Amino acid sequence: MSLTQTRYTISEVEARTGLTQHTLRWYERIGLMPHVDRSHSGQRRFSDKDLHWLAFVGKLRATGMSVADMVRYAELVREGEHTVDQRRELLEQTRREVRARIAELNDALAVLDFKIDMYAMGTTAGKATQQ
Amino acid sequence: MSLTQTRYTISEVEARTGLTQHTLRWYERIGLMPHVDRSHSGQRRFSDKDLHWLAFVGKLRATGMSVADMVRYAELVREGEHTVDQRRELLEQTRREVRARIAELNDALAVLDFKIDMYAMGTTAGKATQQ
DNA sequence: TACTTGCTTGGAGTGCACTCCAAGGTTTTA
DNA sequence: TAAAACCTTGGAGTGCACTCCAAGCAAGTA
Repeated sequence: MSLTQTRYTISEVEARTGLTQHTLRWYERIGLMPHVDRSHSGQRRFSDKDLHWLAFVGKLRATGMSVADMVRYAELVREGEHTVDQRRELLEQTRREVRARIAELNDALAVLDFKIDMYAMGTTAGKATQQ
Repeated sequence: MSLTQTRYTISEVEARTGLTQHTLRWYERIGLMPHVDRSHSGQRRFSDKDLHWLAFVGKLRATGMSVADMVRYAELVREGEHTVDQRRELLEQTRREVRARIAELNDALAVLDFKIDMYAMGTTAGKATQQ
């Protein structure tokens, strides 16, 4: 365990996460970030812990979870250990939705495959599939 | 080939497709529908062909394709047979995006699984994963 | 020191995909 | 025929997730 903690400016975090400075400030404002440390002059200094949290939030974003739900999750984390069941439930609900979304995408993919094959097999075979 | 063509009012189409009347009218306005037939008094009368098109559009929407791109596709269809290559290309681009999206979702799913297991395995094992 | 680049805030603006409204004409049912 | 249900239009409004702005203070470089 080191005593030196790396601290990142908002630009560095922007470069590392791909999130804009605007979005990072907005995340903090809406309660999606635990309060970020500040320099003596008030500028944000992000820690590795913040970066980890942001990475996790990125995964939640990738699931399609709404910002409102991510904020809800962040609140539960702040409230402490006794919210573990609610957090798990929120994540399980999200997982169900992700699975459903993947199924939907696979379904749409099959239609796409069919249509592309149709087009690839020379000029649209049969007037029935003219679209 | 029957001479009787079934024609549906906008309410019937709403019930069948799950799209609201507002959305159906909006689709027509923005050029996402080939012009729908009208009754003598100007009310919409959708055909089975329209319903098929709407079903296909529903699949495109399920892929996450933007409305703008769906309109572009609809325009290409209206322009005729010589746009087949462009249509195929648009669909192939969409397919690449869908595959990437599925990969991203699977990736996020793995994180979700890991996290849920963590919570399920009794009170959060190890302070490192406190979120 | 002068200059450039970076950071701060609250609030306004953007783009997407709908979603709804008002006012009025049409069609169906009792 | 009368009432209820249904349909029309252009345009305004909504919710989400950012995205940007202005004014001003802070930090790093020649």
